[in-house]
Amino acid sequence: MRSAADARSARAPYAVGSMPDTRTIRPYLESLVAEAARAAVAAGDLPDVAIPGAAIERPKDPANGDFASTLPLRLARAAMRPPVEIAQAIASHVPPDPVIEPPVVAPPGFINFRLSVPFLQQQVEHIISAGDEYANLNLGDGKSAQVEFVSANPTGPLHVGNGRGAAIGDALANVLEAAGYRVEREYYVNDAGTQTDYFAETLYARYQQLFGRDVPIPEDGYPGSYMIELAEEVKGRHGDAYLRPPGDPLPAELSELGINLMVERIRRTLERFGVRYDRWYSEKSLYESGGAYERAMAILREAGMLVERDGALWFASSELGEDKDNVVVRSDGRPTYYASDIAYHWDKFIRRGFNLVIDVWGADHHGHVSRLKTATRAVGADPEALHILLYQLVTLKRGGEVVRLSKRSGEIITLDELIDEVGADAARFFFLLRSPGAQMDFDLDLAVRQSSENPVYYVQYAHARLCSILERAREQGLSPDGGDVGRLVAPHELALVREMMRLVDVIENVATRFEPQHLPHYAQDLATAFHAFNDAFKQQNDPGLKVLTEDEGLSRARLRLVLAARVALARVLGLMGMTAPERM
RNA sequence: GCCCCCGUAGCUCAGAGGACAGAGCAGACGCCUUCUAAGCGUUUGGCCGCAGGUUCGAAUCCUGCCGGGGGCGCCA
Repeated sequence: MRSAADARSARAPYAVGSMPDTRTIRPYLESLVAEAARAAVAAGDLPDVAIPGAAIERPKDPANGDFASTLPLRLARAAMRPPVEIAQAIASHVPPDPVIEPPVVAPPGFINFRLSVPFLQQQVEHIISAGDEYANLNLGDGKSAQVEFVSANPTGPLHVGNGRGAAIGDALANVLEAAGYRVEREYYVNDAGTQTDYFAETLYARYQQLFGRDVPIPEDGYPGSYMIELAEEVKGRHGDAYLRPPGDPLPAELSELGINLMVERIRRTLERFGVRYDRWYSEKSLYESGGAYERAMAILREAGMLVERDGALWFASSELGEDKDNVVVRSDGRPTYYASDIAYHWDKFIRRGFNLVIDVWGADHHGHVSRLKTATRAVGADPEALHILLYQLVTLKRGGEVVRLSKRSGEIITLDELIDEVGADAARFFFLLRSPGAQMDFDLDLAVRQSSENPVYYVQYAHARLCSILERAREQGLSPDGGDVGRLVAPHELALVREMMRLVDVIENVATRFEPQHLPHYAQDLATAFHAFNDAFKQQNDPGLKVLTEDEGLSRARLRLVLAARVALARVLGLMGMTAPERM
């Protein structure tokens, strides 16, 4: 049935059926402006020029409204008219709309929009009804995404730097899920290769030492004391079952057992950190008969990209623009980790068909980025779908001094020790706070300080206070149910609504630019908006001006706002992988 | 030599080609008989490393330099 609604949809698709909401307000305004521009052209108020995207931005200064279009500035040259005139022409063709107040033209050529109070009030209901799914978007459109992160060699415990990768990777996975992707979290277990051999040899040496043999640990081995613990664990469980005559090579099963024990420790650490993987992918499994390694190498061989030189097999990557070729099979016949990675990414893209793959790596691996992208292309995948997110080093500080080694063990500080000392929530927050590309100092003293200096508590405290208001209302027999959001008109109330709406922008930004640092910054802004709202009543020194007032209707309305704020704050805490405490 | 990241307030750092460059902390001054003061308000503080370029418009993009960090293996 063709109707007026269809005619309207041609003008503003988001107006069909219902009002726009927090998620759709931006595209709604875009179409509003674009249509007004076309109307201005039709009316002869503007020269007939191509109308690019309406470019809806958020002004930095709230005095300029909630949204602004810079379209007039962009049209100025083609239209050969001053931007302000263009802005006026377009603004005059924006029809009255319940969602916004009449647009305001500001020099040098902005069209500023302020959301109407009824629209803002309605977002409180929108957020409450969306609940845990508030600010979910459909950017991913059901496409699959894989986030592979940490993937530290299982030859030792996770250290603090791995924690940064864990916080970044997990938050990114959470946000991609919120943005409408089907997300898999994966840990790539390097259970094959040279380092694994050194690890096994060290374990065997430690194991033999427990039986009184005077065996040195290998030169390239792992001197850490955890290797002794691991050997003790093996001895405790299996006695001398892995002992061989002196001088004999170590039993192959010991290597596998040791790796498994180490992976199990890593898994427990990450679980403490709040990270759960969908899959632990074994590097060794790439080399099964007919597996990814054979398949990927066959593709390269058929393409003539494998050449033999100096007894080794090389991937002719220089023909694809790399500065040099790279070895994939050593002269002793063992594949390099580069070969593993080629096979692994063939598996990600071709066999498993992920639409988007994100590898989170420490910055010390950056030299490998270009090579891997080239190889990915060579095995038939789209390198544009591969995003390698590099994060820089973490320096621990205590009292302004750099902390290099653990007091407890005299070794590298582990992620477990960090969690023991500051807790998983604080660690995750601080890891996310800095952009991945920036080297960061992690201040151990600050992270545990329960004061205004510590942003972790600031944000969680806001959530606890929201809960405590709702709890107090419950005690008074007051429920948010039936509250009329139309009663919310005070500046601090509407400012809080505006801040809650911004979560949509944050999720879109993080999901498209892979910049998780926006989450903790936004969390702080939202907490500030709530604290300002909450304390505004105190400032006015009027006992009637509280969330819970003598006016029951107003109290209920404010309780709905509090409920919505709790939803939004819990959501952003959840995206960061943090808990949302109900009291502190 | 080549490659990557960083350089923004005293400190730690945000900043999506747009309006007067922001936050937290530190400094100064205020606010608790009140739903958590782990809070709020006011305020001081800037050659956005330097020099060019692109653009109507640059902290943001490009080029070159300077400074800090990291990488450049038949290790991962």
